[in-house]
Amino acid sequence: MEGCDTKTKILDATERIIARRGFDIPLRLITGEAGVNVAAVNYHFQSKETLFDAVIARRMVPLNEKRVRLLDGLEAAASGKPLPPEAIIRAFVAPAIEMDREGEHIRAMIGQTHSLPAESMERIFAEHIEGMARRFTAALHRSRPELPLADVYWRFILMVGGLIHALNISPMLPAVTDGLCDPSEREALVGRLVAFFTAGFETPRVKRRRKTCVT
Amino acid sequence: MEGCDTKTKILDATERIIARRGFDIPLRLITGEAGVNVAAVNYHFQSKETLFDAVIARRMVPLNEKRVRLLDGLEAAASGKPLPPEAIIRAFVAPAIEMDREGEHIRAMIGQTHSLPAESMERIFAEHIEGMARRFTAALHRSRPELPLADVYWRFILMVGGLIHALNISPMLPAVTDGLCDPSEREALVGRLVAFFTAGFETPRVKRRRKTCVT
DNA sequence: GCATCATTCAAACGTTTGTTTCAAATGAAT
DNA sequence: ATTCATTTGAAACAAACGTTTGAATGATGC
Repeated sequence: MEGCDTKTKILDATERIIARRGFDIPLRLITGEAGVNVAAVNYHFQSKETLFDAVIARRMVPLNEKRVRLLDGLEAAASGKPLPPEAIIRAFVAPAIEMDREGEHIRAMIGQTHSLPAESMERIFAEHIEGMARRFTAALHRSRPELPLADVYWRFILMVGGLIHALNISPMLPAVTDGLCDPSEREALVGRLVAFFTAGFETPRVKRRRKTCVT
Repeated sequence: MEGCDTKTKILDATERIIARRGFDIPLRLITGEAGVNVAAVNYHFQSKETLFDAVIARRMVPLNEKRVRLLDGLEAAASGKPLPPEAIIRAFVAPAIEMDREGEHIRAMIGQTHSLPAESMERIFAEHIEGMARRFTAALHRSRPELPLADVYWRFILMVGGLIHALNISPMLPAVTDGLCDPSEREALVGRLVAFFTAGFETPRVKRRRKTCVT
């Protein structure tokens, strides 16, 4: 039968373990936590790699669909006019932060995914990220046409990095911030990120410094 | 004899491979690239884990020393007065970008280090990052005393994330940006990051939104 | 020349890895 | 009840892993 729950038990366990240990984990740790036989992985998914692909796709596809859907909505409502950067940035940030209503491990797993080494990342980028990213960089470019495209790209990269790190750092937050920062206050967190990124994106093009040596 | 070059051959090869493949790599790949025997790793370093510690420390210690030294200099010159955020942020960002005059793999390795799973990261944070981070968050807090400490922490985290991602993405940059962004233009890159982060840090404290649902 | 030390190397060690095998269990259809 | 395809599970697989061993090598001081 399709949709048997051994499959989802494996997906759930994998996701949870990746969230806190990354992708360098033995299969037997996963099947142990899932309470299934080791062979079940190769039966339901063909290999460990395919399993990881499935784990990533299960969250990445709806996440980026939601981002693009929000951007579609904004652009439809604006009927041709460029959007305010803040709205674009919110459409990019909010879905990632508000992702996991049933626990924080989905966020951490997405964060781990973005931190994969280049070789694995290139496939994930092409399959899940590139299309969405081009939509957003295009919208951002339209919202500030005087900003050179290279700056738009760089600033988008900095946003992505900040977001990833915010997703990734959740488990360490109390230690790092003396308990002052609470990653479970999603709405406030979205506000913080959007404010920071928007200000960063709206800052004037950086002019050449005359003499910079900081040594 | 101390300082024999098998040791540094191993360190160099490890660094290079971590830069492009992350930390999930077999020892024999390292010793192969280094042109030394597998046993040399356990002879010169006690274990694979200790080798990784040494690789990380070799770059992380001087990096964070330089950051703190720059901050010391700024604070000494300001004689008690709070510093402008831009100067603090530049002292944090520039040493990381300008790190590797002999190739880009040092940057990428530092980026990979920051992307380690929580368990490994906690040790590295306590050993290499915490002290430096507290100096910088304190300076940032002094530079904008009206900003709640939680915001200072969050914004510092977003800077760290953006910087890491800028370090990490180097190999993929051409594909992502159609060749428009060149990570080897170090000085310009520092300027971009400092401008973005400074604007983000200087934005007013985020006020509560009345009704936020972005669905 | 000889003893002493650090270093290198090929080989082997015992585990752990992802994957496969095949028999047993399960469940729906006839 | 019997058939048949699907799913499970214990065991085994070869390959790869980090580490250890012990002999060979090379340099240094006497």
